[in-house]
Amino acid sequence: MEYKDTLNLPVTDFPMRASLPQREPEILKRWDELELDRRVSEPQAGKPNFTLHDGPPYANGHIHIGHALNKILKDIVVKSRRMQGYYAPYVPGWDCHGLPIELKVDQQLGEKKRTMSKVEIRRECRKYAQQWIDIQRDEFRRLGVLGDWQHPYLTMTDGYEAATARELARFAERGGLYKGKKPVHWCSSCVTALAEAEVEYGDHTSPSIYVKFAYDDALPAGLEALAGKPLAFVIWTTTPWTIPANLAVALNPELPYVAVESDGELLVMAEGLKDAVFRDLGREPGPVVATFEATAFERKQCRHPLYDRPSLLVLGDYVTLDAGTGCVHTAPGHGQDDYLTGLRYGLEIYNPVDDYGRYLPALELFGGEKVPAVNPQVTARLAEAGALLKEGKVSHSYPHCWRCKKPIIFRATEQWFVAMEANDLRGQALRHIEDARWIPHWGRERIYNMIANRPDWCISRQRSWGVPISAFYCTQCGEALADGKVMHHVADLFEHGGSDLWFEKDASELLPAGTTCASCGAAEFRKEMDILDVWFDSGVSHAAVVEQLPQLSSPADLYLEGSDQHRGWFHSSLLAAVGTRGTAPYKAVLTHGFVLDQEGRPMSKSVGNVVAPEEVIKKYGAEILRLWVATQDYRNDTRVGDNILQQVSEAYRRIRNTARYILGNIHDFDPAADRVPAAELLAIDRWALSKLKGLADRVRTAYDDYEFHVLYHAVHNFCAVEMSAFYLDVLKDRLYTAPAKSVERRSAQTAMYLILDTLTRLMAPVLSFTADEIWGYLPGEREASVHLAGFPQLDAALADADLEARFEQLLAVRGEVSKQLEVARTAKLIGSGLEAKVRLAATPGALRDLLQAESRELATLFIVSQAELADALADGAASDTLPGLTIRVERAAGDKCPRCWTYSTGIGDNQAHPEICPRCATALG
RNA sequence: GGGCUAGUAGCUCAGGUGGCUAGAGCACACGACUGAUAAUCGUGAGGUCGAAGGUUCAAGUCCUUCCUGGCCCA
Repeated sequence: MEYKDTLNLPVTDFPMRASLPQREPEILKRWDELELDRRVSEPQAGKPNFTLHDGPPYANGHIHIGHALNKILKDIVVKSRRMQGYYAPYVPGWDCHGLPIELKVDQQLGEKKRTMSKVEIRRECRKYAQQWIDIQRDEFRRLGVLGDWQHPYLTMTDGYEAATARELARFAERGGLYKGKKPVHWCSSCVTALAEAEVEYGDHTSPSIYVKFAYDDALPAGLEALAGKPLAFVIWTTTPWTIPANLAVALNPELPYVAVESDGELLVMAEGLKDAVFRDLGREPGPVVATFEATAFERKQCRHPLYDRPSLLVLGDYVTLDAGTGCVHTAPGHGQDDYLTGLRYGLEIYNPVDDYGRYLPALELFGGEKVPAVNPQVTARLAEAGALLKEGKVSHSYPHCWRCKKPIIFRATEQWFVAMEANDLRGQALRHIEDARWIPHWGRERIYNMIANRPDWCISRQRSWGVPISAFYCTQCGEALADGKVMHHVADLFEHGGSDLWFEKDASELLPAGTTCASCGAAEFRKEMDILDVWFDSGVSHAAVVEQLPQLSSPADLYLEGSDQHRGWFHSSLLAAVGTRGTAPYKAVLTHGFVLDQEGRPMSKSVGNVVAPEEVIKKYGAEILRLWVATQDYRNDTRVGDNILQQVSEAYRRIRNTARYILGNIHDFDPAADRVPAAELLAIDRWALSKLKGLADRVRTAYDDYEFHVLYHAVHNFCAVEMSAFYLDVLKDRLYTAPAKSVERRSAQTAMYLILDTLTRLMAPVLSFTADEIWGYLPGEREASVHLAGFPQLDAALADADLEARFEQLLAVRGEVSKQLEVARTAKLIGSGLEAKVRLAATPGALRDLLQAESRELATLFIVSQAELADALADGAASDTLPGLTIRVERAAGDKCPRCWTYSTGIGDNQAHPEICPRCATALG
């Protein structure tokens, strides 16, 4: 036992158990004391700028695991760029306006809301958003994300709202803004538009009618067989009250249609629905006179059954064989598909229904009647006109108002739009998509198809919590005033007082003095009460934030969000920037997939498979969440669950223990004084540093390419395979038994010191807590935090391909020796490897030459007591992976040295130390 | 239904332009050590590369179809 005291065993206070849930808050506190957030945000002269612009999360509710993934990825990117020598400030943001917050506040206020003004309601919304911002900020910081948390950008601050209004003004002055119509869900009882979230679907009984639309045009070529008898297209609908707004009949371009003789007339319908329709009509179908493609009739006309106007035959993919006749009654003012079809065919977005659900007085036949109560009258008129084929009832799912529970209607109302064709917004946006870098590359395809096909951007919302659309209406003639200059004037006012001013002040106070109506010259106006789509708010962040803050560079180097943002923020940001600046707001766009549970299902409260970041932090620590992010190839969907987190924890422990072991062995090492020059290092130490150099290069490339999972595997493998299983294991003997200050030990320490210093820096962007913890234990002069340090600068000369090649061979031999040792162990010949002597023989060749050259090192490499080369071994085991190599394991010769535990025949040779081996005797001097 | 996308051992990932018995780590089993010890080391067993066709002397890798997922639309 006394010899143990003569060894240099590891000594460290660095704890083996991380206790992350307890330790992390302490580290965060230390970061606060160091003012890390401020120090990484401060401009640094001479460094190139790297701007990752934060997509603002919605200020509503606790963060979920998807937020954590996103913010951690951003943090890894920013930290790694910083360590690479960039000035990479991170300014987090929040999206504050919008319906979900307004609805929540609505619920909280309850009846009280009726007595409150818009301004008061908005104040409540603001409070609500602010409260969640504060909560989410704490939650994000708990993840170890560094940034300018004291000065985030919020879409509801005065300056931001002013910027939003200004961007809208820019659209207006360029002619990109126009007023049009679009159908929305409408509750005639509450007299309000409803968002999709406010619509409830429930069973409802509706009329079901089949109506003939008489064909009233020249027959297409080749279909002369249809001449002679009355020809009609048959539609089916459950909303007779929309018939007065009918402008078209839609057919599917892919389906075959038939004209069937029945009661002396020819009825057109989809071939696939013929039997079902006739069954429903209670008629026997006559002969099919013709079968044809719908395309033959595109843009031909039918006659409206009630009014003296045409109904156009059009094509639409959405026409299906699920129900009806395959000929779809189309009223562009009363349906989403109908609306899009109307736009495509240049039809009017016609809506004859007022806010209270009554037909406009001027509507022929039914003026002033209420919908849908008017249904029987419409049906009767259709019957009178001879157009009604059948009337029945049907029970189906129908939208209802969430508040008053009454059935709602779909109705076109006046809305503001950003035109996709004005100034060739669409074409320009598409060109800028080509120019940006998309990671992964298919992101380009995805957003390109969306922009190429999207309709004009409807930016109107009939709500309170948002930035107003700063347009006016002449009280005399009703003419809209959406003039760039006027709107800029309003934006300027918003700079001080925000957009609340819009709701507090009269139109006259908001308009520049002397504003008159361009149409009638009157000088009195009223305000537009629609607010902006929140996607417009966040879409202008490049203008409100990136261009404004001096520490950011525009366009941003990177946007990084989930793949759903191709339709969301990437999309709106692009349109907002291209539409006003003619340029994209980003140089590159990185997307990640969604977080699924362990089985690959989306997380949902109802399924009960939600993994909350808070829970993970409590159980494993935020560090494990960070490492989890780095284990996943985030370009695909990622999975999380206890099994996976358990595995990540194991990997973490391996990395942590490797660091701890090195710390324990360099406790008496002062890099300034004890460092051994590279040329004088032992071969295996040079090998370790050569491997380290390769690792550092690979890891830095992985950071550059945003391939964090590659880096994780590289680091973990390095720790487990190169270090723990080989290098550090082999090193033990030298570290423990050689004199503390010997060159042999200092050589190993030099390598280990450089290895841990390098590993710590390399892992800092991912394992931000642990890297900083290790940093505090590392000897030598260094920055107060690893997050103020840079990536390792390793001498290129450390790379030694020849040396690595030699060791690769030696390692292969070592693997074969291990197998034979295991055989001997099973046979109870040995227990510890040090009880063995290994005899090797190799046929003449490169391998034999290598073994001969390294013969003195073999026992050390194999961690056995003796290794001997022989010309041939009659009784050895032949290797099947290394041809010509034979191995024989025997008991080691001599006795076990009580100091180094190696077997030796020389024990007793030294008079001064008769119990120990010669090597140990020399070490003790 | 459309756009984009994924499917290699229980888990996380490697497998440029097709070419030796498909790799790594973890987990697992067995064993060793007790001077990294709620650690460490060794050995081993795990895969019809989502399925089926096809091209080719040769396919995880190319083509077609299908199945099962994900995101966004409809």
